[in-house]
Amino acid sequence: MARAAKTSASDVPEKTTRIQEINRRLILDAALDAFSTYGFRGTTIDQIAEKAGMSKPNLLYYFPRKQNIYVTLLEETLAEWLAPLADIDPDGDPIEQLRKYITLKINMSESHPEASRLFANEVLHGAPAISDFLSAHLKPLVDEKAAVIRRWVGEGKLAPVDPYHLIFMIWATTQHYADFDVQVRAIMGGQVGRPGFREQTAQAVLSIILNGIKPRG
Amino acid sequence: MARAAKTSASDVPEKTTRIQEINRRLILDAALDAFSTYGFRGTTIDQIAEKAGMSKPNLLYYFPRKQNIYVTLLEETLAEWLAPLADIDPDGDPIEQLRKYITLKINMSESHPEASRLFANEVLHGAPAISDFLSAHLKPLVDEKAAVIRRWVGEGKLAPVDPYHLIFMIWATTQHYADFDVQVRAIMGGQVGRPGFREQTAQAVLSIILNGIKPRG
DNA sequence: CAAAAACTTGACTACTTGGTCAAAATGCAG
DNA sequence: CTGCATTTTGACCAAGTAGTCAAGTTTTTG
Repeated sequence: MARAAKTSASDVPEKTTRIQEINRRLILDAALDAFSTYGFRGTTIDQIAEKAGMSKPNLLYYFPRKQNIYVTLLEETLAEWLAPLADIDPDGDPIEQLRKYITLKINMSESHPEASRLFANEVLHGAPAISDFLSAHLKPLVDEKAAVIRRWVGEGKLAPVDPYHLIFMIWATTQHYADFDVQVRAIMGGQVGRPGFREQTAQAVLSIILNGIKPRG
Repeated sequence: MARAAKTSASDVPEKTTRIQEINRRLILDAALDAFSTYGFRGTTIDQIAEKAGMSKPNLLYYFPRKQNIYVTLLEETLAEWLAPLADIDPDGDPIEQLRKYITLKINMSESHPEASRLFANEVLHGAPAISDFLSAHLKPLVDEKAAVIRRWVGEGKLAPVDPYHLIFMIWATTQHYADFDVQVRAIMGGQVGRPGFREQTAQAVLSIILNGIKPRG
């Protein structure tokens, strides 16, 4: 039953039964689909319940409030979403580390576009549900990695570049392919689905950004 | 100004009175604010009416459907939004043209963030109201400019780069500052509002992208 | 200035939707 | 198998919201 943190909803009660585990998963999967497509307001509980294959009251038995599902999803998603940034190795080769990071992000954008859209939608609307998280977790992590990049610049391993704007650029560019998928498809047509498209994208993005930050003679 | 496409709702009847002009403007301004913040579903007609300083039935006298306001707004916004792309001069200096384009987009992102968010939200949710427009107007324009960029590459004036991905990167990066404003603020704090922030942003973005696509010896 | 046209609104309807509740069905420990 | 705990749901309610309507007010026009 809902452990009712005041803002959060990620409640892992003392005991979690087998049925609970299964149904929570069903609900969250269905909800991710719906929320990422229609947004919070645009999604109805009935919709989620139907997709999850259960009645609305039953769904509400697991998540007493619509908001609970939403917040749980966001929290569950965010950790995974940020992991690649945390994995940047301060002692690695700068260009190699950033290449790895960008590649990972592009792959995630293709394999979990719903997660990207869920997050984009939330931030676009002012991040009402996760602004605390942004200050508490995202900022420190970004500050830490920005410091690493700044050091790399200082050591002459990268061209002089503002680390924050570099990180924003990487986020913006990679997530664009998930968040603006419809637009990308409208413009590039059938190419998008084709095998190799992701590689082509990665190649283009890496080429511009990495060349843009390579130390210049 | 929207010239009454058939699917569209922007109906400019033969005669437009002074009062009509004023009130339509009031409504559209109020609606842009609301829609860009809360999305289509999250915005109520009452909200818009209140912001516009009139009763709901009165608002509905000018726009019989909520959807009409929304579509009119999108159409009105899109032309303006795309203008800078159309202005890229095929005969100009490539780097100079792209510098101008990027700078313009960053300025727009700061001066009209609501427009950017309105559009982002629409596309994020699958562009139900404007997918026709994307195919009919956006694609041809992008194709045209992509051809120009491809020619520049062929002439050795730019490093080999996929023109479509370059355009996407410019869009993604510049609009990021409007669409993800909350996140940018959560990370960069007070700097964001400060005078000179836009210049700093422009400088960082231009530096990476332009260096990334300069022809390499 | 009088009539017509344009504009404005209070009150209302029909419908959607988040959430409740009490009772039934099912699962499970002893 | 029995009885308690967990799970499930049909029926319902209250709030919110898009859109209507008929009756009033203001503006325009001849």
